[in-house]
Amino acid sequence: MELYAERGYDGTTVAEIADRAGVTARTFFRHFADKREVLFAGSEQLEVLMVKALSEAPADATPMAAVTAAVLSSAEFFDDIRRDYSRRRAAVIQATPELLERELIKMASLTTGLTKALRERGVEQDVAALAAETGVAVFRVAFERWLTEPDGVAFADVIRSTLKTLSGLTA
Amino acid sequence: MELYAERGYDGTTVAEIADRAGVTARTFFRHFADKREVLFAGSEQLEVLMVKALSEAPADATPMAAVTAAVLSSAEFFDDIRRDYSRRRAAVIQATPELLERELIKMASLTTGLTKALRERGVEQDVAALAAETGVAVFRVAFERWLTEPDGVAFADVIRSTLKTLSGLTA
DNA sequence: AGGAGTGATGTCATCAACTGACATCACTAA
DNA sequence: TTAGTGATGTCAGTTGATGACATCACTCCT
Repeated sequence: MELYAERGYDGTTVAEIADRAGVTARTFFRHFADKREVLFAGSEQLEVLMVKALSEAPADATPMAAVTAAVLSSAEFFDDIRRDYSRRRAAVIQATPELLERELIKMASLTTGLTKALRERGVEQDVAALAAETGVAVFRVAFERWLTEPDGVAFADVIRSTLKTLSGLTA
Repeated sequence: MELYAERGYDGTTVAEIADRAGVTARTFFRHFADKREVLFAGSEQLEVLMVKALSEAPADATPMAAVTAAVLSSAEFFDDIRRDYSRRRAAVIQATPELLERELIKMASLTTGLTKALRERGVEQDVAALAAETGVAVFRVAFERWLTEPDGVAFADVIRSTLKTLSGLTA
């Protein structure tokens, strides 16, 4: 990420990244599927965490309530230290279409994961898909806003505020 | 798309595509930014159409009503003939992560476009972003369902049905 | 008619992302 | 000690992508 921030994604070669890490380019590709993936290590963990939270929501919770639990659980992942890193990472990603694409597919994977977990709770396909999409939308909007907030503001609070905005929308 | 369907995206070289089209690879890259883009020509037109519909919605329409108008306007784009093509295209895209990424960024671009158009109507940022995300989610879910419907079912009807599902969700 | 643009294409050279095959080396378990 | 295992290096090759330059058709102006 240092290199991407310094010289830009396009201006950085895999050989340079590998050098900085003290390995060869071939080894880089053994750890990361491609040049983009290096910025997304750990994103599976977030998905696992959120899917787990959704599955463990009370059986009688509505689809949106279960999704809400999942989104709120993501707050465990992001504290003030993470946020600094997240901010720099977000800047790099926003500046590079190819990285933005990768970020989007991670979010899509999250959506799929949440949808499946909802279906396993007996929720009908279209409802599950929409609830999941809505949940991920809330996550994204909240996350983006959280990055602009001053230190000390908890991610969970931003999520709750965003959820309130959402319910105002469709009311 | 023929080649992607026959041999898969990875199994197809740009040289082969160019050959089939009777040009050189260099010329291919003058028409399309990269190997993926060839499947997404025309997606800007859809965005232009939907953004226009949103901007032209009555000034006193709520954000969601304006977004609804935009989503419904997309139905002009897709008739029964288009659907056949869309189905084959969707199959290729679903089978190829790299193409899926590109599809997602097109949807993101659409979201951004709708968000901006909402902001120009005086809608506040977070509300605009959520309404746009929701609208695109509806579009996606409806589109996917439409592809599975028998001939003769109008896309607009599927959209309306999906919108109904959505309003039931947050109720 | 006869240039002078202009735009689309071809040709060539080059870079950089990836991948497969094989060798090496450290470390572990029998 | 030895066989096995996993991580890494080396090397060669394919393919996506881009810049520089030449060519050719077509339009516009005189």
